[in-house]
Amino acid sequence: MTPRDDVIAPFPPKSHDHVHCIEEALDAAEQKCRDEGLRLTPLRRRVLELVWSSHGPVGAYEILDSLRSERTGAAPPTVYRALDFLRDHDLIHRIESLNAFVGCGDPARRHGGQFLLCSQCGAVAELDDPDIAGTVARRARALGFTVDRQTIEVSGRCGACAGKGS
Amino acid sequence: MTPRDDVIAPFPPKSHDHVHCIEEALDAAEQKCRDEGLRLTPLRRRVLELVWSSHGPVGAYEILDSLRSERTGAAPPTVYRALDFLRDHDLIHRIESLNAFVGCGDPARRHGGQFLLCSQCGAVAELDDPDIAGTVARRARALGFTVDRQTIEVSGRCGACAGKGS
DNA sequence: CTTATTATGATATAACATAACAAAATTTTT
DNA sequence: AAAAATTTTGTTATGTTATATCATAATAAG
Repeated sequence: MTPRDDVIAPFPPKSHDHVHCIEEALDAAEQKCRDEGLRLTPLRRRVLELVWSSHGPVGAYEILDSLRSERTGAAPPTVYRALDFLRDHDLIHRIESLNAFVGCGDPARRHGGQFLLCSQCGAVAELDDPDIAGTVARRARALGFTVDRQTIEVSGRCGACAGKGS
Repeated sequence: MTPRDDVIAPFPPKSHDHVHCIEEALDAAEQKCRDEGLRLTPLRRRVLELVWSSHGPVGAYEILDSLRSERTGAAPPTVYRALDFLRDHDLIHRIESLNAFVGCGDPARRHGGQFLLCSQCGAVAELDDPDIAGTVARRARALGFTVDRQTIEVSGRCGACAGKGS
C-alpha cells in the first residue's frame, strides 16, 4: 500500500535512523521560522530537539530535567514558554489525554490532526485525514455547533506491537 | 428535525428543569447499579449529583470544595475514588482537554462517545455517532492499528451561543 | 459471628502548569 | 550609533490536578 498523504507521520519502522529523523524535523522547523520571520532561539530549538528525542509524547518535566542537566536555572516557565512558542507555530502538538507533547510531522502544513497512540511502545502516528475531520465537522454542524478545534486521540496498539501478542 | 439516537445528550434548552434533569440521571444510575450489583454509596451518589450540578464539565477540586462544606475530612482521594468508580461504570465521562468530568447522558448504553464543548456557555453535548467512530476505526485499522479507546472532543460554540454573535 | 472484601479517612507527596516581576537580549526608530 | 521599544529569558512563588500509602470502618460472604 502506497503511503497516503493524510498520514502526516506514520509509526516509525522498528529500526530507523532517529538521529536523521531529528535532523529533518529541526531543518523543517528552521526552514519554517526563516520563511515566517519567527525566532527559533537556541532554547526553543533545543526544546524542540528534546521533544523529538523519541517518536512518543514527552512530558514538560522530562524536558525540564534534561535542560537542567545542561544549563543552570531552567525552571518550569523556561520549558512551558518554549513549548507555547512551538505549539503556536505548529512545530509540536499537545496530546491532551497524556499531558504530553509530540513533534509535528509536517510543520509546513496547517492542520489539527488526529493521533494514534500505541499504549505498548509509546509511539505516536499523526494523521490529517479529511474523512475523519469532515465527518466530525459535518455532524457537529448538523447540530448547530460551530467547530473551532478538534481533539482526536485514539489509543490502542500499533501494528508492530499488536503483532507481538500481549 | 427529529432527534437522532446517536445524540446521547443534546445541549440543554436555555431554560429547562435542571432539578428534574439531575433526578433523572440519578435514577438511571441507581437503576444501573441495582441491575449490575454495584454499590452506589451515599458518597458516590453525592459526587455524581455534584457532577450533574450543571451540563458542563466539573473539576475534581470543585467537587471537593462542595463536599468539604457538607462533610468533614473530605480530601482529594475521597473525590477521585468516587470519580473512578463512576467512570469505571460509565456514569460519568472525563473530558481530557479540560481535565474535568461530565455526567453520562445514557449510562445504560456502553459507548465511548464524542463531545461537543461550548467554549462560551460551557455546556457539553454528548454523541455516540457510528459514522464518526466508524470512520476513525476504519482509518486506524487500515494502518494496522488496534483501537482500544477513542477520545474525541470538539470545542467551539453551541447553536445558542453562536447565534448571540461574539 | 468471624473472616474476607470493599469502601472511606487521613496524611503526604507527585505531576502538571501559570502568575508576576526583573534582567537581558534583540529589533526598531531616530 | 544611541535611545527606545519589543521580545525573550531568568527567577521566585504559587496554583491546579492527581496519586501513593497506610489506617479505620463498613459491608458482604462463609
